[in-house]
Formats: sequence, structure tokens, C-alpha cells
Amino acid sequence: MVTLAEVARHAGVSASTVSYVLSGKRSISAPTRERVEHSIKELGYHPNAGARALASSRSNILALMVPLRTVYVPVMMEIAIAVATTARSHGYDVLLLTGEEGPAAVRRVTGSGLADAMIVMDVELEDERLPLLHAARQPTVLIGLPADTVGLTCVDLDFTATGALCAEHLAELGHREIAVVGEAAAVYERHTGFAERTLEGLRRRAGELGVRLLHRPCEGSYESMDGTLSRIFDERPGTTGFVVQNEAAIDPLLSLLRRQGRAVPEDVSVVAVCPEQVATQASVRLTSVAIPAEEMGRRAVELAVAKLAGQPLEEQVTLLAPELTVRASSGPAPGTS
Amino acid sequence: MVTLAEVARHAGVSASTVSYVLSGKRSISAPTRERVEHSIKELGYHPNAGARALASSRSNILALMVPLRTVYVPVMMEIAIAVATTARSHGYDVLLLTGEEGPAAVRRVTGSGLADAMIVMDVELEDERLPLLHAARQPTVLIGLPADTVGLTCVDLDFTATGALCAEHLAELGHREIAVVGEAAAVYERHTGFAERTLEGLRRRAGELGVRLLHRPCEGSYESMDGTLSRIFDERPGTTGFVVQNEAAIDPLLSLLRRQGRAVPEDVSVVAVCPEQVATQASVRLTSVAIPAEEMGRRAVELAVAKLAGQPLEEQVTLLAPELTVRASSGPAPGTS
DNA sequence: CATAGTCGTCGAAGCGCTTCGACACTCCTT
DNA sequence: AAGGAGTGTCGAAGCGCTTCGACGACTATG
Repeated sequence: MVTLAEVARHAGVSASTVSYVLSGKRSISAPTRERVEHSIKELGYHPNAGARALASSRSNILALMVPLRTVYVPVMMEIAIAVATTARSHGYDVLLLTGEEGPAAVRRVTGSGLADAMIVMDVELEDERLPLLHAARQPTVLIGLPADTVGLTCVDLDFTATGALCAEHLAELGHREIAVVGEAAAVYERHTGFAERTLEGLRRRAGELGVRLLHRPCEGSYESMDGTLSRIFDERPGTTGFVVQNEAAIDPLLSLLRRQGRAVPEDVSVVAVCPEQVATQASVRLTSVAIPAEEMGRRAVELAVAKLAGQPLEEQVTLLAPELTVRASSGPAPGTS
Repeated sequence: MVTLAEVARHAGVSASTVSYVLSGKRSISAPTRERVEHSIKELGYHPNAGARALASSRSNILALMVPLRTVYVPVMMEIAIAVATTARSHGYDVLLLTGEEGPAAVRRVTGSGLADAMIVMDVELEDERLPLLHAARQPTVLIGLPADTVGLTCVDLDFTATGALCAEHLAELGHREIAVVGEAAAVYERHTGFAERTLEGLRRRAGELGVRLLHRPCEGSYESMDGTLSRIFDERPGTTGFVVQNEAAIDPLLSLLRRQGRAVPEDVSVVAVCPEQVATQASVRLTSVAIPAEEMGRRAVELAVAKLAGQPLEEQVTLLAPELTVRASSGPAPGTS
């Protein structure tokens, strides 16, 4: 284990000089710097993280709280990877916390100085971790939007606008009866904001445009999709447009529609809210609003880093504008000229 | 920020006593212990992670290297969650490293004492991180099997046995021509061991049982599955059994078979190698060999913790025995009495 | 040419914790 | 009654780093 002191001795300078070479917090003459850097390389020196954290009260670690329940997995994974990658590019490592511990994890991390900042995913509208995060002196960034965002920094897709966009697209194509294949009932019970906001956007815009909307939650398995689909067509036989919010339900829906002899997009149009990859790999290339997982992760880290650098953040809530990409799953409503 | 010293003062004992109460490394009388514990609670004390790491040269952190490339996502996510959860139950936190940095990340973590041990996923047969891991004084556990396992601790599903099991199951049902829908070509190029070992197990057992085997890689999209399927039936029109290794190819395969009017399991049988959840949620409940992601993650952590505790590990390579669950996608070959 | 300012370096004082040896007891043992 | 063997607690010495103030050596200024 090579220490700073050994590097200093090897280079013939004091320990503090080596430290300043490393941090760049004071100017060091070129020859000295080179000598030190050479010694560092030669000895294979790596600063000890613990000592550094203790002395500077900075750990250079970002904590990321992911949900334990493994719903909408690909999005979560993509965000996590984006967070890890972006964090590294800013000199931070990422500590992975599962939601399991809940508030206790927040207390532990903020109390122990393990991490410099927290990024919290899967925020519920009335999240029990919120009061703690408020109280902590650590910067926090939420991915998702709680009910009350006062004093919080949040990043999320603008799901209300997303819903509106989907409604608009289908209305423009002449669809008059739209069914929303929602998330599993459990998601609504937990009051995860995004599901409700999407629905709200859909409802409002559909109302404005004179389109009838029917919402049904769906677990995402073939069985449940089958049931949901039957109930939808029983209740609203004239349904020609679908908005799918539950990623897992996409394949079952397409499969079942095909089996029922309903052609996409000739008989029914489908719009999905999902990552690009899912939209392009489905059996029909899906018209979709992308969930910009990578961007959300990246932005969250950038906001956290900015806060750590002491930059006052002008906007506390960053809502990413949704973009609808038209692909092969949506077209004019039947009977439209 | 409450410190150990403040707790000590509050409880009327010395700092070292508080430390021993916390660690349990020396016996403390019941009344003293209670007094200290009470002070800890009252002051809301949390030991500072950096100071602890510095003084004890233990960070209580496990590093987990996940692959950057987002292939076979659900498995990865499940392993990661299992690692995080199990680690917490042993008092460890998890540092998330992406494969992106490769060997540099290994150097950084082992050099800086950031983590006490490493768990590496997505190991290639001739992984470039291996030499470094060998040299590091940190315990390491691999999830996956490299070519040379001497001196390494590894956990993996026994993919050779998995392949053999699939071949056996189909052979027993009377299938004489089997097609293997493999992973994307890139996976083989990277020499990720599991794909090749599965194939080897399949080939050997098929050979022993007199079954013809055709292996074709597949990207997992509908287009590529379509192409792969055509080529398979062109080349071997008598194919009645499928083994699917690529999780992403499952839905496309079932969908396409249905479209071609081939019934599962009446005309063709399908056996998948995938997590249970995927097998039970597909449009046909799949006969499958489960990938025990949760167990792999858990075992990896347990091995790492055992190594940290200085326990000599009797078995260096832990191969989990595959289990084949018969569901609705496999049945007797057509024409079998 | 004295004075102020800048630059580059050093020494020392911690950061908050763990851990080792020491010490004062109490309780057996002989 | 004296010696030995635990117990329970304390003090002090670090762990390896950052950072502050100090200081000598220059350069610019009037």
C-alpha cells in the first residue's frame, strides 16, 4: 500500500505538495509537478479513499436508491447505468441502495457521510423518505415527481404532456374511442406519480378533443391482458385506439390483437409509452413516446454535481418534454377518409 | 455532525469504550453498554464511514462490476438487486461499477481501498481484468466462469449441464431434430463462457442420444428471429424441438411459430433457458431451465463475505445444478405414439 | 531601492475512528 | 493470604489525507 508520504519522499517534496499536485488547489511549478507525477506513476500510487473522505469530508460517492420491486425493469436498469456512467465522468462513484431499507437507508447514508449526494428513483407522491431528504444537508435529486416539490430538485419526463400527446396523436388520426392499458393496480395503489399524471394528461386532452377514454389497469401477463382486452371491447366495442403504459403488456397486447384478427394499424392503432428499444423491437414497430431513461439518469447526476459545486439551481423541477415518434402501429381510424 | 467523542462525553465514558460497544470486540458491562446505547440513540449518532475506513482499513463496501452493454437485462438486474440486498444483510453496502472502465476500475478500487471485495459479473473466457484481480489482495468473486479458474472463486449456473438437460428432455419426448436459437453473434465473439458451454452441453448430450442439432445465433428482434427461423426450417425441415438461449428471442419465436401455423407443443416443442418470470409470463407457459439469478447474486456475496472473514473456501468454483421445469411448451414429438 | 504582491513550497494540525497495551479491579485457586 | 486469571475501562498512538498559515524567493511598482 503506497501512501502519499512515500510519494513525497520519492519525489523529494513535502506531503502537502503532493496533495496539491493531486487536487490542483494551489499552483505548483511545472518541474515539481512533473517530478511528483512521475513518482506517482512509478510507485503506482492510489489515494486512499477513506483518508481522503475523512480529511476532506467528501467521499466522492453518489448514492442511488433504486426500487426493490422489480417493475418496469429495463427503464430502471438504463437509468442506473446512465447514472453510474455519468457519475464516473464527474469523478464520482455510485453506491447502490435498494428501496428495501427505505428511510433507514437515507438516515444511514446521510448520517455516516458515506455519500456526498443522493439520487432517489421511484418516488411516490407522498414518499416517506421525503422529510428525511429535506432535513439532510446532503444534496438530493429525485427521479420522479412527488406531490409537493417545494425545495426539492426533481427530474422526470413530463408525463402529463406525454398523455396529452398520445391523445392528440390518436385524435388527429380520427380515433374517437381510446382505451388506456395502464400499469398494474399495485402501481396506482402506491401512488407512483407518473402513472396518474399520464392518465390525467390523457383524460384532459381527450376531453378537450371530444374523444372517449377508457382506462383499465393491467398486470402485463398474457392472462391479464386477455381479460383486460375482453373487458375493453365488451364495454366499448368501438374502440380503435390503444395507449399502452405498461411495458410488459406490449407484447401480449399485440399478440392478442393479432389472434383476434384485429390488424395493427388497419383496425386498431397502438401508441406506447416505453423506451425506444422496446418500441423498435416489438413485433410491430410501435408509434411511441420514448421514456428518456438515459437522459434522466444523466441529468440527475449533473444536477447533483452542480449542487455539490455550490451552484444555485435556477430550476428545481426539470420536466423533459415528451417526443412522439410515429412508426408502424398507428394509422387513420377505420372509416376515416 | 455527532461524533464518537460527543457520545462518550454524554455517556460519561471514554471514546474507546463507545467504540467497543459498537464493535463488540471487547466485553463491556451491561450498565455501561446501556448507557452508551442510550446516548447514541439520544444524540442520533452515526459513525463516520471515512474515519472508520481509515482507522480499520475496512470500508464495509462490496464493489459490483456490471456489464455496460445492456444485454440479457432482467437477469443482470435481478443479480444486482440480490447482491445489494444480501450485502446489506451482512452489513455491507454495494458500489456499482460499470464494465466501461474495465481494468482501470479494478485498479482504482483495489488501489484506493474503496471496497473490501469485488464481485464481477459478465466474465469473459479470457477476461482482461483477471490478471489484476489475481494480483489484488482483495477477495474477488466472479459470477460466470472464465477459461482458467485457478485461484479464483466463481459462481455460475452449470451451463454445460443445462444444455445437456435440454437435449435430454427433448430426446425423451422423441424429438430427433433440434434447433438451438442462440445468443447474438456478438456474445460469442466476446467469448462469454456461458453461451459456449450451453452449446457444448447440448452438442455432447445430443450426440450421445443420437439427436441432430443445429445451432444458429439470433439477435432477438422479430426481423432476425424471422430470418433465423426460415433458415432453420430450410436447412432442417424436420425440426421439431427448439432450445432458446436468448431471452429476447422468446416472444418473437413463439409469435412467429404461431403465425406459421406451427402449434406449440403439438407440432414443435420449445425449451428456454431464462428466469422463471420470463418463462411463466410468455404467451405459452414455457418448459424451461431457470437461471437462478437471485441465488447467484446471493451466493456471490456470501462467498465474498466468507473470504473477508478469513474462512478458507473449500470449493472455489460453485456450479449451481440446473433444474428443468416442464410447462406447456414441450410435448411428445409429432408421430410419436 | 524599499515596499508590496505573487508564487511555490513546507510544516503542522487535525478529520473521527480503531486498537493496543496498561491498569485497576474482582474472583478463584492453592 | 498471596498469586494468578480473568473483566471492564481508559489513554494514546496512529490510519493517510487535506488544508491553513507561514515563509522565502522573486517580480513589479512607485
